[in-house]
Amino acid sequence: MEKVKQTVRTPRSYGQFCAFARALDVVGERWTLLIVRELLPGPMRYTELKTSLAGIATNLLAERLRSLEANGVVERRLEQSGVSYALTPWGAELHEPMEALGRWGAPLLETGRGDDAFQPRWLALALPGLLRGVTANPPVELGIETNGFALVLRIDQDGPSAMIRPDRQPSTVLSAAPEVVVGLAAGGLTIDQALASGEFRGDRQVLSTAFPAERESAVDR
Amino acid sequence: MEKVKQTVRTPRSYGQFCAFARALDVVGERWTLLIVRELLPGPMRYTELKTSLAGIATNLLAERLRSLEANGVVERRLEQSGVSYALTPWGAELHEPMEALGRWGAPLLETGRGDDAFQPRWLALALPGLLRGVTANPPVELGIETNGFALVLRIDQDGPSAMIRPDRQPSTVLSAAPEVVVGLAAGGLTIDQALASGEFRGDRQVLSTAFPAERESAVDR
DNA sequence: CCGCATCCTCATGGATACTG
DNA sequence: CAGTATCCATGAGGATGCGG
Repeated sequence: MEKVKQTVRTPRSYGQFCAFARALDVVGERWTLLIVRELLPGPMRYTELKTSLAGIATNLLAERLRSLEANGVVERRLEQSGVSYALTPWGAELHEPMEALGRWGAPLLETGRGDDAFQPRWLALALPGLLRGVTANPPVELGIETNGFALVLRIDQDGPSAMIRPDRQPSTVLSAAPEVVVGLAAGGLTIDQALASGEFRGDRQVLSTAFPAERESAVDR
Repeated sequence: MEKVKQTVRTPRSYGQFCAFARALDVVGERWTLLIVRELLPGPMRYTELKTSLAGIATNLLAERLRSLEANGVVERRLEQSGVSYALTPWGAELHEPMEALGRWGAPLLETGRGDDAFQPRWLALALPGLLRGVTANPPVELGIETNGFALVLRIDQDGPSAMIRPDRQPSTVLSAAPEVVVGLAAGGLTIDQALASGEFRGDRQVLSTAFPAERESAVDR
């Protein structure tokens, strides 16, 4: 029999006339914002999402994507190579609140990595968030390489931003373990400590420009 | 038998080495951020929270408060008048990401209020969020009165902020229905339309200063 | 393989009653 | 007033199936 369960589940609403509560109605369910975080650097395939978000059930991923699409946050694209999911312009604007929440959560990284999963892709949200307030003129570009994955951190007079799959590789590349990269950005390590640890290599001069110690700290808790 | 169910439920963690994911581990569960929103303007009693968050189950409220306290977001205070809950300094810093998410969700208010609940207290988060970017020099103070509840919106050169239970009432008070107040702030209504509707009274001159039409719109979707 | 849909089990949320 | 205790409904997690 051709029964097609459309599964148009209507998510539980808070029923409040409040922009914040209505935002949570759209993106407040479990896994939803993590899917958006994955898509922030660029479109992804279903299976890429599934493997990057270790632990999400396949039916949940499908349902969240459907819900996000229905609400105009995510766009489902049929390309020659297959299906890909991308953020709509409105969905991409989640970047700001998410970066802010990541900054708020930075102290929670102090307990270390433990057995937690890590995807270098997540740095695209975390690094600009943690370095908010840092500016550079002339602009600085620094390659970051972790777990065999490369992204470029750019700092100009408007602040930091991250790019994945850049046109050209910057001349200076920092190669280090996730804890070191994140610790650096969060201020848990100074450039000198990191250099002394021998855990990464890079051009000290450029790094010192990019990561000044005297920025206002959002993580001094 | 004296069995005391401590109910130290350890909430499901995403298990990711990512500040954003860890933040969601702390405040990502259902109702949690709405509790924080309630506490942003100031401490509240258990029953106040319960009635303001219409629809939350009492056991859930108790459990969320316990979890927030255990994570250092909320502080439980025993005062002479009873128990009150307040945000810790770290918890209060959620103000920024929450305001940003509220701004993102502003377009969702366009569908109108419908049967949704409304608490004037929520304006303390919404109004500064929606008016982000508006400055005034010299500072402007405007009373807002809705549903028999008053707060003061202050705009100075640093931007807008809201106060509840202010020391003194400003000379100009805007008294209107929730939809009108929110619509005004979101840019859905102009001062002229609002005045023409006869739904509120106020000093047009001051209002025009406080709500300039030519600000950058975050709600043009 | 990729992109899901179904099924099953158990954890979490929601409603209500009750208690110090 | 400030919660606990209980019970039922719903959503999450995991395995598997299945058409393209």
